[in-house]
Amino acid sequence: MSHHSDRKAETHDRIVRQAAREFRGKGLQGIGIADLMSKAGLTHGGFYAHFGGKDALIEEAATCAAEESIEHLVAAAESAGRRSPVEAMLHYYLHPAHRDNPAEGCVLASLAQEIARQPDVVRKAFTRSLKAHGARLARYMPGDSGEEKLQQFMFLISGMAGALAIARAIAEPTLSNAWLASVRRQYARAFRLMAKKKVP
Amino acid sequence: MSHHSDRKAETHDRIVRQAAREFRGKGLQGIGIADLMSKAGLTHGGFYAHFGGKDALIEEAATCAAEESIEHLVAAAESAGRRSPVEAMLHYYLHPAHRDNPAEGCVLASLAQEIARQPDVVRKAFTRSLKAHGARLARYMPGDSGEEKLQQFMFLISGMAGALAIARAIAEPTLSNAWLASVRRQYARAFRLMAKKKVP
DNA sequence: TGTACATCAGTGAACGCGCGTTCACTGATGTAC
DNA sequence: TGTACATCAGTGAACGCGCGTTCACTGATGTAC
Repeated sequence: MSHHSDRKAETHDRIVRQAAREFRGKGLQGIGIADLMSKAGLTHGGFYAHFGGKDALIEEAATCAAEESIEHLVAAAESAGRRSPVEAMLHYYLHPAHRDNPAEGCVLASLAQEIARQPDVVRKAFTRSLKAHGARLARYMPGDSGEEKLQQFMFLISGMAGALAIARAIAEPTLSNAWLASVRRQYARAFRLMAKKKVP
Repeated sequence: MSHHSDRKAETHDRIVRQAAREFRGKGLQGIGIADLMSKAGLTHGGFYAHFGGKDALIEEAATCAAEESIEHLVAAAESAGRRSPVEAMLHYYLHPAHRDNPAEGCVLASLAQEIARQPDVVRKAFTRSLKAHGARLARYMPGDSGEEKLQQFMFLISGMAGALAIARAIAEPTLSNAWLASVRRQYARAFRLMAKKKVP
């Protein structure tokens, strides 16, 4: 019994992690159950022993993808060195390498718009992740209160996710790079100014 | 001949405008040719007399949607009154009414992530629109040079589009509203500070 | 002005493919005696 | 320790539906004489 369910739990996890990658890379509708299972080294038939349906997988995969996304940002903030955590996050996030590797990148930049059209279970799971991880990342933000830090986080992540999504849609590499660099520069400037000035 | 092609051009336009709405509301893969044509008062068979395929329609619809999106922002900036144009745009864009009506809202907030995964023709068309409309909107931005204004525009539109997409994905109305309000507030603050301070 | 004909925008049945889902099964793993 | 049996994760054929696409057609609009 115990070995049976251990194996199953491992497989379940492997499918979810693979899905978290593929969905970010190709979109929720861009990859099917059969392809996904085969990427996880399985056949499609076994899928329904693990999940109620594609929606249930999306729900778990979105949560998993959110966790991975946040880890990268935390890692960037923690290894900021001389830079401020915010500048380190900007450097990691608004980088061509992140733009060119959506499968391992931030879920907000690749799936937020599709998640907005998903059933409530999915949006609820997304909301839970966002709250949990938002609180965790807000710690690295400037600001006098927790509320202030949280607002700064929303401000920063919105712009970074938007800029990355737009940079991915732009067909000209030069403009795409310039977009990332410009937004990064303006955010750095804005945060520098806001740090000096008290909140009105 | 002339009447024939006038009628056809009108129909063509009606399909494109309807598609621009439906795609923004339901996603590029969220609505099919048959439903789209029926929403335009036609049957699906006639579709291929107007477009080479769904991709070709997406290309035209994306361009059309971008134009509509920009018109709203220009209108907001033009009727700013006592407020600055930037504050007027923030007010229009990061508003629950905009969040709740994606079909008539900004294409960046509803489709950028899907467009990023489309064939090159679509991404090229998107890029052209973005450049044209970006230059037009940059005029309302603060800054000493055209380049500076353009950078401010990228900064602003990225964050507004990202925030709106995230607010749409959030399942809790209270948090969703708070997200919009916070980002709007931080942007207003950032632009106020940047206007006072010279560029380093 | 009126009639016969040509054009062509739009129709609707049909096709084929992909994808989510179901289900009877298999064979490896673990248990009972 | 060894043999017979039970469990169950994973298999793969099959189903049905939706959707993009094709095509022979129709009937309204415009042209020729």
